[in-house]
Amino acid sequence: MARLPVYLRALNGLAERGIATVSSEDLAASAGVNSAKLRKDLSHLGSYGTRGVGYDVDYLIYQISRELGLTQDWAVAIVGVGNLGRALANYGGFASRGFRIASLLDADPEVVGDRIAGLTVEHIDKLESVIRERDVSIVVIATPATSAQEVCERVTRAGITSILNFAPVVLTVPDGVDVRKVDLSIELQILAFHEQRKAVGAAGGPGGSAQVGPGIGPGAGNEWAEAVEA
Amino acid sequence: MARLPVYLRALNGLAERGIATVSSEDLAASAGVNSAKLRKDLSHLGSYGTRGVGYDVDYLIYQISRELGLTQDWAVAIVGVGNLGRALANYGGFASRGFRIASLLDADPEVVGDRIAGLTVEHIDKLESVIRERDVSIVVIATPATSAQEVCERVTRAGITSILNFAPVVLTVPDGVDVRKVDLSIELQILAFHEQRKAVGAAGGPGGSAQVGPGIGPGAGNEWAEAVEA
DNA sequence: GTCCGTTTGTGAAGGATTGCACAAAGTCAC
DNA sequence: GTGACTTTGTGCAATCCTTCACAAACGGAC
Repeated sequence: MARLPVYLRALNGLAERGIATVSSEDLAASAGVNSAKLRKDLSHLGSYGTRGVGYDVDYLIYQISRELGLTQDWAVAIVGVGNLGRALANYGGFASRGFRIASLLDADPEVVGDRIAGLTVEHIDKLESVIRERDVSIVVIATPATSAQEVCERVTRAGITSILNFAPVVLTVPDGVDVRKVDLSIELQILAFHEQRKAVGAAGGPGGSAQVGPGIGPGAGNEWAEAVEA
Repeated sequence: MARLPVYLRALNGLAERGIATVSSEDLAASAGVNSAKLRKDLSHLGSYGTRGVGYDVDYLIYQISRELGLTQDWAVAIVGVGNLGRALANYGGFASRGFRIASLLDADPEVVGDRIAGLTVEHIDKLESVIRERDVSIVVIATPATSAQEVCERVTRAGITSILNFAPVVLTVPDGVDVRKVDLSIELQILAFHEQRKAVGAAGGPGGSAQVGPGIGPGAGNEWAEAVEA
């Protein structure tokens, strides 16, 4: 389920505040979902709750982490050390979830050799050897659009089957390779869409400033979160 | 519809290559969706296609842009000029879609006064006056988690009803305020989940390296894209 | 041990989304 | 103008997801 990471963050927040057990109702509120949905999601992992009491926070964190594969160490390589690559390299939330940045790579000789987040930027020529020798299993592409497909082909040939793509292109990959894309402008576009709706609704509509249109989402708090430390 | 921005990007790609008309089949392939779904989505905006021919690329771009409210100019303020704030400020894809960055704000005196992407970083004290005087309608929060809620409250009091949140917290907002959150680590967690599944599948499962589990998504290309220029 | 309040886990209903399949509508060649 | 071919727009069935509602299970008080 794509909601497990959201639950995991909510749980981590509770754990930091020293809360030992939590009911589905409270956890659902923290995560911004319906409590029945949360219970059904969690029941797919097994029966880790205690009726009459709730869920043990630490135990549930462990179980979800295990389900998501976060109990093991994942070596990640970031290709493209522009502004975004730097932001990702400095992001503290990766290491705490088992993601270890094994390498930063770039094609620009101006950037190669820079030290960022404790790592020295390496030349893209070393891409294949880095993947092989450091057991990299996930590659983050933060290059310009023009280079993304080429990088993609090189890493898939090197055996990578998981790619996180920030470049504004649709990557073509062989079967069995999993690509996820992150777009920063699409979120803004969706906000603009709602903002426009509020405007026309206020002008002639029936209700005034409604939250969001039906079918779009349950309103504020229905989407992922977590970010790069500024 | 949350898929319109995806179609829009696919269309822009076609327009750049000089393609004047496109069939639902081809456009659906570019966007990574089913062609019937695409036609149904587009039919909700009106009948802009020509049977036997397809859709006029430029006209469809205009219609979708209008529907999304991208034909007007949106003034955006970015609060928090760390690595991510900088990456967003330098992102070229905003301006081309009608998003104009009206201000960069930060609390750190070290950063205030820096020139980034043609703008001078302003002090957070000016938040309210900037919103008022420059007609800002969307605020991007790229601050550390600890400051996000405070910034959120200030901007909502200043009349903002659309917030894009990159900080790793769930923001509490009044009714009528629309918040979207972007998480960079959740995408990695989902990749790790699939990667782990492939591993256990190869060990004892029936199929080998299946694309993704059922119910998660149709595979590569099912999620947003577009990014910060590296 | 028994009773009572609380909370989980899940069957069932309801609603939304998806994809097939096809009629209606258009272009193009001649 | 006519016929063949292409493509849109949409009714319909199937599927997925969500939410309600409630029985089973647990802890705690006495």
